[in-house]
Parts: sequence; C-alpha cells; structure tokens
Amino acid sequence: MTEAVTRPTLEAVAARAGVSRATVSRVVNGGDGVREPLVERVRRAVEELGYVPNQAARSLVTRRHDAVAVVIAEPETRVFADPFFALQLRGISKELTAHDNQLVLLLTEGRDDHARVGRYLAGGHVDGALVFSLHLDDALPGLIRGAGVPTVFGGRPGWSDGTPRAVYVDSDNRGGARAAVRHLVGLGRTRIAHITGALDQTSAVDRRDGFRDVMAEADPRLVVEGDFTPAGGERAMRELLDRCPDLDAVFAANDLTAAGALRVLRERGRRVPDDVAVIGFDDMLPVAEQTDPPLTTIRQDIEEMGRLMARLLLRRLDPRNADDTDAAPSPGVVLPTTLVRRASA
Amino acid sequence: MTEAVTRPTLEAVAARAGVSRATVSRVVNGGDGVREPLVERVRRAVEELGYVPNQAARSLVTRRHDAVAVVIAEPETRVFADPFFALQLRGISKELTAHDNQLVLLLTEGRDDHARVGRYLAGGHVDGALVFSLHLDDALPGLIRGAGVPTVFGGRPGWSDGTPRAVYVDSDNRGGARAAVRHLVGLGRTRIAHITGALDQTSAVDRRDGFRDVMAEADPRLVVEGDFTPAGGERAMRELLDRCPDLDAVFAANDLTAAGALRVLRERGRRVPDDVAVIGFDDMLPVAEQTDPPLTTIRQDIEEMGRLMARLLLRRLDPRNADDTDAAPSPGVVLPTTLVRRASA
DNA sequence: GTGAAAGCGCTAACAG
DNA sequence: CTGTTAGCGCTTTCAC
Repeated sequence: MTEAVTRPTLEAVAARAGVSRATVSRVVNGGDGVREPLVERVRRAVEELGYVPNQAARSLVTRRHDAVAVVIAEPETRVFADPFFALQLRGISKELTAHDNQLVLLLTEGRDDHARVGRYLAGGHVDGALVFSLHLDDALPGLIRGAGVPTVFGGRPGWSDGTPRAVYVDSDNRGGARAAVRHLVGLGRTRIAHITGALDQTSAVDRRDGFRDVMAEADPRLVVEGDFTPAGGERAMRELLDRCPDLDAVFAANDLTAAGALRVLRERGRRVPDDVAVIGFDDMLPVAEQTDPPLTTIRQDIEEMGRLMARLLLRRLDPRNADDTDAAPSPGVVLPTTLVRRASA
Repeated sequence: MTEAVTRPTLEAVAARAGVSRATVSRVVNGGDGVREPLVERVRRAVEELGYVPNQAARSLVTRRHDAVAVVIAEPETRVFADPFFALQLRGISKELTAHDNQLVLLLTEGRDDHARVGRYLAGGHVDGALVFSLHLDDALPGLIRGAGVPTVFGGRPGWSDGTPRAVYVDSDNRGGARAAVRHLVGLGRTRIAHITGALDQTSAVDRRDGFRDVMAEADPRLVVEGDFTPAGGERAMRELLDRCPDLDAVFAANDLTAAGALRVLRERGRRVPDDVAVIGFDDMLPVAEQTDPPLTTIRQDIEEMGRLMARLLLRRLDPRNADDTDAAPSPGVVLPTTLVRRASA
C-alpha cells in the first residue's frame, strides 16, 4: 500500500521545461503550433519526470473518455461454453487498442443487471457501446437508446418496435445456411433435417430461413427447435430420429448442436456421413475438429466481426478514425461465410 | 449524434432542492449526517432531473476510479480456444459488479503490448489489476510492479527473482495431479505416462511435479512435453506410443491435450479405457463431455478463482470490502480440485 | 507561437 | 447538521 506518493502534474513538467502549462499541454496532445526547440524541451521534461496525463482531469474538460463499453447480455451460461465471445473480444480489443481506446466490459447475468448497465451507459462513463447477444424480448435495447450513447450491435437486432437504423455487424446467417443445405443437396441427400438455434435470437431465425429457402417443400417435421447447446442438439436429434427415421442429413444451427446430434446418431447406430450427413455452423475449432468425425461446417469470421464493430463505432465517435477503405455508412454490415469441408458431410 | 445537450450537475440539483452542493453531494454518497427531510428533497430533485454524478470530476478529487484492470497476457491463440478465460471473467465480473467496480479489459497480443499495459497501469486509470497467464519469461510482472498498482495474480507467478509475496489465486495443480495419477494407480495401471503442459507456466510445472510425487520411480521416457493444445497432445501421444508401446494409462495436463491424445489412441487402435486409461485436467465441459469416450478429469472451479481474485483485490483496495468470512491475509490462495469420473478412466 | 486565466463537476475541510 | 470555500489536473479561449 505504500504508494508512489504523488505523480508529476503538468505543472511540474512546465516548471522543469521552463514553459507554461498550456505549452506542455499542447506538446502532450500532438504538439501542433509549438516551435521545435520547445517541443524538444518539453518532451525531455516529460520523459525525465515520467509524466503521465491524468485522464480524469482531461475527461472533465474534454468530455471524452476514450473508452468504449462492451456489453455481453447472455443470461445463460451458453456464452461461456464457446470461444465465440473471446474471439469477438479479441477483435474488438485489437481495434480499440490501435486507436487508444479502452475496453470496459459489462457482463450481464439477467434482467436485474440490465438496469445497472443502462445506468452505467447513461452515466457518461464511456464514449460508446458495443452490444452483443440481444434476445428478442430484451429490455436492453430500450435502455441503451435511452442512455443516448452511440452504439453498434453485434448480430442483427430483432426488436419489433421500429428502431430506426440501428448500426450492426452480422454474419450472413441466411446465406451461410443456404450454402450448408445446398451442400447436403449436392451430396444427393433428400431427407434433410434442421435443428434450429434458440429462436429468440435473429441468428437462429435467419439460419432457419436459409434452410427454408432451399428446402421450401420440406416435410415440416424435419425441423426441430434446439437452443445452441449440445444437450439441445441431442434432444432434437432423438426427436428427429423418432419422427423421421428415414432422414439422411442434418443441418445443425451451430457446431455445439451438431456435436450433440452426432452423439445421438452414433448411439443409435447411424454412421456419419454414410447414413446421415451432418453439417454445423460457426467453425468453432475446438469443437468442430474434435468431433468424431470432424465436422463439416459454415465458417464465420468472428474476430473480424468484432474488429469491424469497433471500427464502425470509433468512426461514429470521431470521423477522423475512418479508414479510407471504409464503405459508405450503411446501417448494417453483413460478413460473408464459407463452407469448411471436413468429414461429416 | 444529437446529444442530450448537457447533463444536470450537482449545482442544478442543489438549486432545485434549495440546498447547497455539499448537501447534495452528501446525499448522493450515502446521505450520512443529513436530516431526513432534506435527504428526501434532494432525492426527489435527483430523480426529477435524472442526475448522474460525473465520474471524471469525482475521480479527480477522490483519486479513486472504482475500476479494476484485468490483464490477460496470452500471446498465443490458446486463450481463445477454451472457455477458461470466459469463466474467470464471469467470476471477476460478478464480484466487481457487486462492489460497484468496473472491469477494464486489457488483452495483450505479445511483447509489444506489454509496454502499453505497463503505461496504462502506471497512468493511474484504475485502482488495481488482476493479471493472468504469466509465462516464466514474461516482462509484464516487472512493468506491473513498476506501475505501483495493487495487483492479484491468477495462477502462481513463477518468476525466479524474489518477488516478495505476490498475492495470487491458484488451483491445487499439484494435489490435483496427484489425485489423477492415484486414480490411475487405483485402476491397476502401472505404465502411466504424462503429457505435460507448456512448461513455461507454473500450472504445467506443478502438475508434472504432482505426477512425479506419485510416480517417483517412473520410466522418464513416460513423460513428454506438450503445450496445452490438442495438436500438442496428438504429437506427444504419438511419441509416447512409439517409445513405450506398453503404456496403459495417460495423465494429460489438460482436457484439450487429452482430447488430442484420445484421437491418436483411437487411430492406433487402442481402446480407451480398456487398453489405455486417460485422464485430463480442467473439466472443461464442452471438451470433456464431447470426447469419445467422455473424459475423466480433474475439475477446478474456474469461476470461483476469478471471484476470489477480485475479492482479494477489492479487499486490498478498501478494507471495508472484506467479508467476515475472509481468511487471514496470506500471499497465495489455493483452491481445491476434485476428480470427475466419466468413461475414459 | 506562447502564456495567463477561467473553468470542467465534484469532494472535503472548515466554519457556522 | 448545513453551507462556504478551496482546489483536484487539465484544456482552451483570449491576449500578448
């Protein structure tokens, strides 16, 4: 607890460099409009004293924090069962770091936490927010809008109330799903089933819609609702096999679901992919490569999604952050997916 | 971008309630020593105006930020392949939230980032730091110590220089390893191999030492170095089978490693657990339950580790945060592990 | 180009 | 118990 008593202030640097506080401030913030010899002297003083600006004092006057909140609103433990969020965070972190912004992480465990998050965002602690994993019945969007903080969403928000042009980044869930099902069709499969994700999330809805795009005529009994978990995948797979013993392929809403389905198929003596071809979604490596057989799946670039979200937000916060390469501002950005072929289909 | 022009200040609340700023400040910060009717009036004014304290202004004078940095220093992608960090973060987040502290996440991608983290910590933006995943050759510990920020480490720090009493939270890696090996011995296995983790981390070293505690006499060829990844597990398992075809059990340093080993065993036609029993470490559910056969492993309560780290830090920052239940301050806290029996051993 | 001075919104003595 | 006052460390007009 013996603290490094007091850190040097602008004042101290100014004294040492023999200039005014204003000049030091200018140098510290880029040094425009200060003559070279002075810049040099100030720089040296900063160096010698080990001066670091006090962010609180700075924020007080600039009203900027150079900090962004990342809100992960996953009530259940699902988040933590997969690397999804870690990857997003990594992408976000890289981008924020590159622009000298800090990442404040807000994890919510349930409804009660939503108010807290709303309060925090409204409290003006951060310049903007990145929000994930909204569920259709979520109270968070309202709170966030009320907070008046620039926000970018991860995944297409699906609220029915006409939220005007929420900015978001998403994967091409529907297109990816179509690619998955077409792949199965290309394999000559005809009785293709689908285990959905949790249908209170747009990603699950979009993937199911993609399935339907290709299998418009499909027997409705071939679609069973899952929840993005292996247990859900097992349950759904059992139900499918009971209902339609003649199915010859399964498109699972994510890799975890597919892993559960694979287990049930093996347990029921179906060979994969010979009897039943299985395809997942995500390309979550530790899962997809670990299953038996390894999983054919639809890959989404999760880290890139994170990076893009951060980039979009930073651009809104300060147009100077815009890269030349940035596209015209459109409310939503949809990233492509690719098929990764392994052994299961 | 049309911003809610200016947020109300203490001044505004004071005016509305007909009291001084000081009184409002007192009420906002707990209201001790203010008479009830005034408290009530101020509360109402706060409510009506939607007043939220400006944290920057507050920090400027209190020199507290009610924010804690979480530093995850994993140069490689390993972090993101498993839920380990997500779980820790969750535990940390819960504890911090309960004490109204914010979580600032600092991810480092490599050496270059270390300086940045050091600077940030030294910059006095946060009241303390929680640091993970140190490697033996890491520059971070020095930087952190230099920053003079109260810190709690995740995992026993293993620097050779005599860092005095760094506070840390760890699992009982050595004891858990012993339990694992004893379990194999109890199964009647005699040729027990060990695939280590990355030996630049104390967790890997401690697990190996636990193995040796029980198998002091073991053939040294039965120990092969891995790196906590499935690929490393595969490679090591191949080497082991080549060296010692007669082995009848494997203790893998973590579940991911065990998963890789299982794959090689199957590929080589060894039945698990009949021919070779396999035991892992972590009880990382999405991995341990997904393997074939499901993995017997040593469970550590990762979320609890996170929670405990945060609790320890908060207690150092402000003794009032101490729970009555907290143990006497000891530099390191070691959490117990338990054996989870599934099918692989 | 550089310095002087006026706050940003809040807390913490200190009076009363 | 409540109000007055003096800054916390920095940026930013505005003169010089």
